[in-house]
Amino acid sequence: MEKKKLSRKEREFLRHHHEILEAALELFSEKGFHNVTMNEIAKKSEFAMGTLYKFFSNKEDLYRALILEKSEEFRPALINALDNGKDEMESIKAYIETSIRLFMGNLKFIRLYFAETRGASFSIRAGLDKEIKESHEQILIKLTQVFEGGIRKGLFRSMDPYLMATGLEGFTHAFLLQYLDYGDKHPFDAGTVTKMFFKSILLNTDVTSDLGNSV
Amino acid sequence: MEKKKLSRKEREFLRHHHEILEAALELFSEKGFHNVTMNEIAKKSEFAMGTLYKFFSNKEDLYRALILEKSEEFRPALINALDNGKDEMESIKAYIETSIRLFMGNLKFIRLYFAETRGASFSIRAGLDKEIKESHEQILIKLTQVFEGGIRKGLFRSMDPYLMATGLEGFTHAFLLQYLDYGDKHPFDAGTVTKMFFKSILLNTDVTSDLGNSV
Amino acid sequence: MEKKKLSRKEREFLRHHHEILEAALELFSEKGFHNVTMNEIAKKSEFAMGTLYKFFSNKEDLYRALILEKSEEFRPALINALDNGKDEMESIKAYIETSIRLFMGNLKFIRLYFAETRGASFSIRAGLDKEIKESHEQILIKLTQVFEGGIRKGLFRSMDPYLMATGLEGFTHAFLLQYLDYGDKHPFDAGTVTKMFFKSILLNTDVTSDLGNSV
Amino acid sequence: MEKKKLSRKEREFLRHHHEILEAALELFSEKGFHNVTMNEIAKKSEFAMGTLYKFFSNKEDLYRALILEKSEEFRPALINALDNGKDEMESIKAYIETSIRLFMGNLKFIRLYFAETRGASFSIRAGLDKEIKESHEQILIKLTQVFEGGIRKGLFRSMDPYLMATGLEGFTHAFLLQYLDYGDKHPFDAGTVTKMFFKSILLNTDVTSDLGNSV
DNA sequence: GATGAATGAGTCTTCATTCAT
DNA sequence: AATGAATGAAGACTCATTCAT
Repeated sequence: MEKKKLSRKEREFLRHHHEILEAALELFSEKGFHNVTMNEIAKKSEFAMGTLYKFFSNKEDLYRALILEKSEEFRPALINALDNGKDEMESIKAYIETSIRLFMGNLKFIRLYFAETRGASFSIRAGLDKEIKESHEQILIKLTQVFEGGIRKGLFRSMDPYLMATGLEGFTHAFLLQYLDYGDKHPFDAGTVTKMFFKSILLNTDVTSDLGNSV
Repeated sequence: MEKKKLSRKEREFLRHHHEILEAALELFSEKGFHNVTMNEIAKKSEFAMGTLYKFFSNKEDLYRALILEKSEEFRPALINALDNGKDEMESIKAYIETSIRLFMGNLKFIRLYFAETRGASFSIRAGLDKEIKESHEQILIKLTQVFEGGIRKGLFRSMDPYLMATGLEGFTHAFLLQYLDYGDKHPFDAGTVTKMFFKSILLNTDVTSDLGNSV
Repeated sequence: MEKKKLSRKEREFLRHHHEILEAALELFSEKGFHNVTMNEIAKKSEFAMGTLYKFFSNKEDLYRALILEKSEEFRPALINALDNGKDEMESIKAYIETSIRLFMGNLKFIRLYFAETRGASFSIRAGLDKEIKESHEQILIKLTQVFEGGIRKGLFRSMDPYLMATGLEGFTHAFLLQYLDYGDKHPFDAGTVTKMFFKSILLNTDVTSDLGNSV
Repeated sequence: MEKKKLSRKEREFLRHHHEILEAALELFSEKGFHNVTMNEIAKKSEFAMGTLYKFFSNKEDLYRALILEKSEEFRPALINALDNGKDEMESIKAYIETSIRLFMGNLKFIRLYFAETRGASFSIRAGLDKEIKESHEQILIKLTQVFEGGIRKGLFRSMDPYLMATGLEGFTHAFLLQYLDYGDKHPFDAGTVTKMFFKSILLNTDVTSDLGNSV
């Protein structure tokens, strides 16, 4: 709001900034941080190499900006989903729906995001990813709180809510990753995830009890 | 079998081969493929750089060998677990147990393994990871078959068994990754994973039905 | 002379020209030619980079103009001092006084000037400094002529007058350079330089003769 | 002493180290720090660029090593000359002789040395030259002490001995620099410098007294 | 097989200079 | 004249790989 106040210069700046990130995303998502050169980004974004450095102080900074820009776009949407459900179950359903919708709309970004938020990010100099991980951690904490609430209300089985949050994330991301590899060969939607996560996979209660009541 | 036939030379070769991979694992798991130099590996393994090239034709090859060596160690154990359960439920329980046991005993390796088997591996030149992914894929297929069997027998709820396999993997790995970051802050064991995956997280059946019976 | 004929535009031009050189001097004297960017000069002079190129065709040219502008300011004053003494001794005394006065009033410039006039100027592309050196050489020749005259008149001891001129310059500049580093810790004035240069440093004539009469 | 104990490897290392510095000296003395590329040094020294970095951690370091190596070679010789004169006059004569001999034998180096020890060294990042300046300062202090001794003994006219030292240096260096430009056009030797510095340039004592007795 | 000094192609990054506005 | 965003050539530095010993 007040977007109208941007001068032509400012609008151009933002457009160029965005174009560079867009080109970089394409390349990074395909080849990873270390297998992309600044030259390639320059070529793809149709700017001169020097221009990239007007926008980002170095390659690392460009990469970080790329990840953070999208992350910061995701976070409010996910937090919002968790905040506005009429109960914990609804919140989590909304969260899953939002997750899937966001990621499906940002397929190129998803591999990078998962790499950065889930362990396996050696992309860059140690410590760079902290910022990104922390951004993700905030979401995970919120999700944990919702599980906690659900447990207190007797809605969910009593287990470590952080594990539940972590598990749900791993679960959802696994589905999305297989989508990247196989497309619609194994179709799923938020409902699929929700059911598989929340409802018993087992049909026979006897076996269920066999898993132990000592929970 | 036939181990006795190895000559001293051959035994030395194998020992050196292993020592190099061990040093490399330490470094790669800590800093990632691109942030480790052959020189560092030489130093850590206490061999000369040239020697590394006697064992591995290049850095990529060394890395691949490292991942595959461990993967090949995991695969039979996991396949075996899936093969020998007295029913599908038991097979999967054994699989989870084995997974956790294997990874807990190879913590340094786990980040690399997940990075390579789960999408986010740009570690190296495109295509290198295929071999590794395929190795993992075999396990996933076996796991899918077990789920399939369970569904046929009416043991498990009817869903896409590949998704079930993928989901279980994502689930398990999520737990292991959080262990890497937080250690025993959120303790879990095979039982925790199994219960959380198989038993309903919901306590109230009414809500459960709300998730839809149209499964 | 004829300054009144300058139009407003011309006066502005000269003022801007001067402002740029002033900013450049500040920066060059502090960091040297290669460690100053055109951007910095633009910022400091509060002109746009493009504007600098309206005044000077390139960085080198700007630098040369800077050195020459001041040099050209120095030369007439020094030549004048040498021309107007009632005898050679007075001329040289006046020259030293003028040197010290000029440099003391242009401390920022002095390092650059010495660097350019005394050998050690690799500031820029080979050959650029010729112009500057030649300007300085004119002064040195004049000084040499004065020494020559003094020798002919039997005023000064008979030695190579060019060496005398060179030596006096080195002498004077050494004092000024130490002033740059230590300020008034070792105070001196034109009288100090003159006495140290012209009067015998030795008190004992016997030792003096020991230095050889075969001069 | 014990030079024989150097292994072939060590001898090769030292030879290569020296060859690189030799090539670098040639280039730096001709074009200055900023106008020489590592590539040029590599070419001239007949090593690959990477090899230079085995010996010196960066361009700056190579340059510093070059200056310091020679400086450290000069210092003991100069200090020694000052230490072993039978009186102050002899010490200084020896110092001048040694200076001239050293520099005449290291003509390529001399411009760099003067640039670094006398003010005008913007060669490199600020502060790098401190080390070099300090090395030179030690000599200057020693020289100052000799002048001081000479003054106390009534050998020299009473003036600030640091200025005398500084002046003598400026004087000597001026002669050497003109030699670089003009060669033997204005021949001089240690005797010339000594006489010009110590003996009165003036022949007429009346004029001498005119310079002021208030010294 | 073992060694590690030497190699040089490949990258990031800087900065003088241009030019459309 | 003034502007400053864009340009891209140039240069420092790294590191996988080789090869003479």
